[in-house]
Amino acid sequence: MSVVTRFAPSPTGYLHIGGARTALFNWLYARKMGGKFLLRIEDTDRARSTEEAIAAILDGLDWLDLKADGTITYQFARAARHREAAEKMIARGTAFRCYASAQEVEAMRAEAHAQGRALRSPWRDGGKAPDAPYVVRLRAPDAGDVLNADMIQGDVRIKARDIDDLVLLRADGNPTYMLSVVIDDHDMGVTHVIRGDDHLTNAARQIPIFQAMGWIAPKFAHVPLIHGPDGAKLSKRHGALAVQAYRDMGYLPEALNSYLMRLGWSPGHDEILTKEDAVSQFDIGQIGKGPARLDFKKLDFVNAHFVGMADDARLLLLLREHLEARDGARLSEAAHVKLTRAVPVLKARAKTLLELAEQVKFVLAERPLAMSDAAKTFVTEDFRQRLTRLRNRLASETIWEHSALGAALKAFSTDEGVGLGQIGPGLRAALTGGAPAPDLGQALELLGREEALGRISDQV
RNA sequence: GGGCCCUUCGUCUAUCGGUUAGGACGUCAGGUUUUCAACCUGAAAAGAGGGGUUCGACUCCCCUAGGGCCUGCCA
Repeated sequence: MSVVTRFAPSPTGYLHIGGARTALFNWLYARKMGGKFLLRIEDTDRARSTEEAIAAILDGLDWLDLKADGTITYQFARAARHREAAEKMIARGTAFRCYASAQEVEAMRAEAHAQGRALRSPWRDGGKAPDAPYVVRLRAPDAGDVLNADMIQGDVRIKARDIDDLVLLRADGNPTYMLSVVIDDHDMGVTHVIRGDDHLTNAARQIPIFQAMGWIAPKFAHVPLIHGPDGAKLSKRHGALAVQAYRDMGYLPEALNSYLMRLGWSPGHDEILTKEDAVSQFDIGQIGKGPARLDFKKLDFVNAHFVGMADDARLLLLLREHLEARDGARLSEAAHVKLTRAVPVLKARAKTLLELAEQVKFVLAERPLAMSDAAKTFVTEDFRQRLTRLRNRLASETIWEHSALGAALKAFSTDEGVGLGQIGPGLRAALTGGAPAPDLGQALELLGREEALGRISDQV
């Protein structure tokens, strides 16, 4: 039997980071098993579902390169099928029409609550149908228990008496979530339901629906949720929720994927994995049972790794897009040329695209550069003297070609017996105007010989 | 109220009855780079608490505490 997984977000908000991880695990498992990964938009809540949310979810998945197989299923469009299934259950005697009024239901619920048991409708065994509105309810199993052999959480048994006669079809004839999910998962051929931990107890409600239809329930895997750095459930106050927010913070999609998959899952020893690495090593059973906290420091570390590995042309494009969006203006040809030269040199030292944009400032800055006040504090008389000597050495063809600063600095310090460490920060300030900058050697390289000497001369 | 789930360094985790409880991020200290980052080395840092079972428990069972989910004609 071929594996089919699915990601089924409801389009009431954006694709948030927890959803992204769930989608990732579904994707990984499908790829690992040589199966399919499907996407279903659960838009049955007409009031809260929006087109923008759907677009945002698709955009997020696209950015993370979690491509779904087949076509997207929109749940609302399948309502007729869901109604038909409910009728079938009534015919099978596994569901029934419940004519209890809202007040009656409320009273029954209160009583069940007080007795610590699940709600059971008095209509579950039939009765003379009044001419009144009704809902269709599942006739919950009478005895025994429902077992969910969860691939992550282990065996979860819930006694039948704790499962209520849940509503399948509302009074207006529309299907509920519980019904829709089951019918859709079955019809889509889903074999493995990998979803958030918040649905764990729902599995015990859905399994009886599969049984009521005479179907075999899929396997379930309930992934623990992601918590904020403070351990509390992720919410707006933690800031970054939508995956797009991570893109805006300068994280690379492959880095976010890598970080997210290692959050709550460990294949043993590898700390940084590409999606392809992960596919071969993935094992749902290895996913931890407890919720994991978001750790931006580690995300930064992982991202730095991927930025360093990233293709120059791609980084350049991303950087350019970022700068143009930030400044609201097209980058000049000259600036583009400078960036082309800077990216390969600077990418090794940037944790995020935002940092890269920061570090590239001095490369793009208008010339001549102004010295910041902080930088000026380095320009002492002693410093000037040293700079003068340094400039003279740098002017020497041989030393310059040999690389960088290293040789020149060495000669300088040997002669003078003075550590360059003392003028390092000042020199950097002189070269870059005090802007966040790369190291000395790289600054010289990026500036080019003429300008570098010029910059130094300015301070002497 | 009822049901269910979770709990190893600050954080992510390894361990599937016998280990000096390992790794990674972060932190701190050295080293290297005569700058910064990176990198290298080292250090501090953990089994929520209490009972069992066992020759032996982080690992199995029970209780407690803490956290969470469900209990909707939301998804």
